[in-house]
Amino acid sequence: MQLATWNVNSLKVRLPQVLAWLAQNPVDALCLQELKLDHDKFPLQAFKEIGYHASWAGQKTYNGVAVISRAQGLNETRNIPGYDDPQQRVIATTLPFGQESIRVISAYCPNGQSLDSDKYVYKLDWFKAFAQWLKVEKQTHRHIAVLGDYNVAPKDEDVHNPEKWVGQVLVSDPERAALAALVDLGFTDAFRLFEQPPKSFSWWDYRMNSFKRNAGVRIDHVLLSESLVPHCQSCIIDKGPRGNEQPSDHTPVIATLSF
DNA sequence: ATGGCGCTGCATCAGCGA
Repeated sequence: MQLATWNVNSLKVRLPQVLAWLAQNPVDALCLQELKLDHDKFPLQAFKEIGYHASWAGQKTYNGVAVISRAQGLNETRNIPGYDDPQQRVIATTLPFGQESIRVISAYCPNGQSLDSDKYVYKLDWFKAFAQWLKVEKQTHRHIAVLGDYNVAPKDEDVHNPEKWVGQVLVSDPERAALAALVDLGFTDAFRLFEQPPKSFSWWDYRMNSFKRNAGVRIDHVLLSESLVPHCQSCIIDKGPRGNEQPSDHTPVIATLSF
């Protein structure tokens, strides 16, 4: 089974690229973030035509998440239950995993803007609520994969130029602690299960030729419950789509699991 | 130190992203 995540920065603009990518990479589930689409504008038909189902949570202009899947999902959950938030940042669905099932969650964690911003306070608060909910999810689901844009680079090795990022969002100690708190619930960063090329990133700024210079950060992650770790065969970043014409600023991360 | 790029919308610029 293959699971992938991709922040597409507008599904309306990126739909042809997503469809083309799925044709080349027929993964079992693709988690999308930043749809930037009103819920009713989701292009379900386009995915149906290529043999996929979808669960999504959309809103006008900002945010929005989806799980595109080969199988029909069950027990869909939108956003963090009990956490009152108009921003659509979470969609969860349960998919078949061999004879068992797997809870697949697509998450778009807040950016935070800057360390002195209200949005930074919201980011840390959101992570706390997300962790509380994941703790509950872990009690009801054995296999859980949480894929998405976490907007946190876990370590300095995940940042092209750590010195320049000091004091900025994505790398601050409280953000890294918030991500670590999720991991400590019993998850593993699938990417780091394997030897990886140095300077592996999943996001590059549109400006300053960042992609050409590989001046990126690794903020898109696949977290696997410990039950899934022995099943994980690989986890790779597909840099291809970042080189497309009119690309998203993020590129897909793909994990392969065996039953 | 600033802006740079791209997307959105009661738009012709501002808010936001990371």
